[in-house]
Amino acid sequence: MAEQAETLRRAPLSRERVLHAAVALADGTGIESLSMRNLAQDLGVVPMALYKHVANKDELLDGMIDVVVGEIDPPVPDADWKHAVRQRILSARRVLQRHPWAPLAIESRNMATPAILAYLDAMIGTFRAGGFSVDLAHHVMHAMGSRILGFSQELFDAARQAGRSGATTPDPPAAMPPEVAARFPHVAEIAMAASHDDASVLGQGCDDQFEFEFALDLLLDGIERLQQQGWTSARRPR
Amino acid sequence: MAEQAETLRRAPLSRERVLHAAVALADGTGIESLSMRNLAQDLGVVPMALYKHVANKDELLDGMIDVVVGEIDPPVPDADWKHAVRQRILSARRVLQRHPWAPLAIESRNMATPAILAYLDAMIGTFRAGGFSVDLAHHVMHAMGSRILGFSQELFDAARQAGRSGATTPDPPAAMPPEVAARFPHVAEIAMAASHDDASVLGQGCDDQFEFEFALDLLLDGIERLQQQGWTSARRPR
DNA sequence: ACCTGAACACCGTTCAAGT
DNA sequence: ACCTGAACACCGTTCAAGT
Repeated sequence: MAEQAETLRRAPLSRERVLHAAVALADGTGIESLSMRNLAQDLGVVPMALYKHVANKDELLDGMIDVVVGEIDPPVPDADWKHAVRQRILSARRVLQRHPWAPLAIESRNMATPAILAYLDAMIGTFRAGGFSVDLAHHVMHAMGSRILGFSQELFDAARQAGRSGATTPDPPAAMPPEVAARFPHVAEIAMAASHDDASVLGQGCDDQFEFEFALDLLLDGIERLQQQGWTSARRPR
Repeated sequence: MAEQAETLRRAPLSRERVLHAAVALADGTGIESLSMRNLAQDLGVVPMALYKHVANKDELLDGMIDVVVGEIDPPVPDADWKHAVRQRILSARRVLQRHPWAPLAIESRNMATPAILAYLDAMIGTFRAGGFSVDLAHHVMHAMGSRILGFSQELFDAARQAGRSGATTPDPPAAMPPEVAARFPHVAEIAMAASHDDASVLGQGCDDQFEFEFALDLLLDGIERLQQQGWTSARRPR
């Protein structure tokens, strides 16, 4: 591996190499430890050398986002819009599980990169091909929101923070102390039921994949119903 | 106002004052310009003085989050769970519009503060009182995710970044250049339709409140249907 | 012309010196 | 015992000096 490091150091720096090293660094030790200085050190290069391939740190983040989005499977050709959308979103989710820092990075950048625009464009295209009006497709895209890129949208997402400590597995769940359970009885009731199933507690006892698909199907079923009813927006003119 | 600043400086420092000054600073100039040093300066105090009321910056953020969550209206007493949930979430949304930095702060902290736990507990209680099983209430809470706190969950949320530049109104939208429209025809089609309605472009031409309620009602209607059907989880035992 | 070390203007937080 | 200035270990980025 010293040899590999040597090879990496020897290879000429390029935007491509910078971006992939940055993604690897964020995957490995968390986004909060991604600094221009750390990245340069990983690449065996002086910090200022990065600035020839990347204008600044924001542009680095944009590039990293495009690398991640580029890993999402292409759309499956399918006559059934629902299946096509479902498959692509589940693929996006698998990609995000490899890059748990990506959702927060995407949200904090708040600018559509070319790769994200291409992804959204294809998704809208799938709805339109499935017979959706421009109007309905528009609102449906808003309603799915970040879930369309595979975001879990959980308030507290253990996976997202996994990279924080550099650990691959999240901390073993701290059992809910009795006085907390007394103050929040409904939360405790759910945590208890979940831990009964899985010998764990809230957030840990939940099957992330089940929860994601439950929410996704709830949305897709609702959307299908609107489309079949020939929904049109009843926006008040102004 | 020099007088007011003087009064503020004279008042003894307290955790309460520190937190409210931090919220005001984040509201005014954006969360990225909230530093311990800037906050101390606003309070007319030396930076180290803050550390007697707040252990560190993470705890400051937790406290700020609790201030914001505390501004959400209490649950309306209502026999109809759907109306009660809807009203409380719309109240949460109004609060977040006053504090556009809060969603990102909450997501980046990834720890339930007492105020958030109390909010979630009350929400679960509303579902349970409406006849939901523990099981269904659990999955429904996951499916709503961060929307339950009024998050728009939009991929690109103009409001969230509004505090960035300190401007109250977002930048006037840059019109989509023709070559971008050609590369992303479906996005362009939607942007065109939206701008036809509102003389604006994608993201700007959308009625945020309409999109939020559209998504919320899509979820609530789907949830109501599950509850009426007596849905139970078909989780495979292991 | 290109590259890069030093410097600048920041951070959060520690710590020891001052009262 | 409390308070706080200086210091430490970081940032992203500028800029001028070196090749």
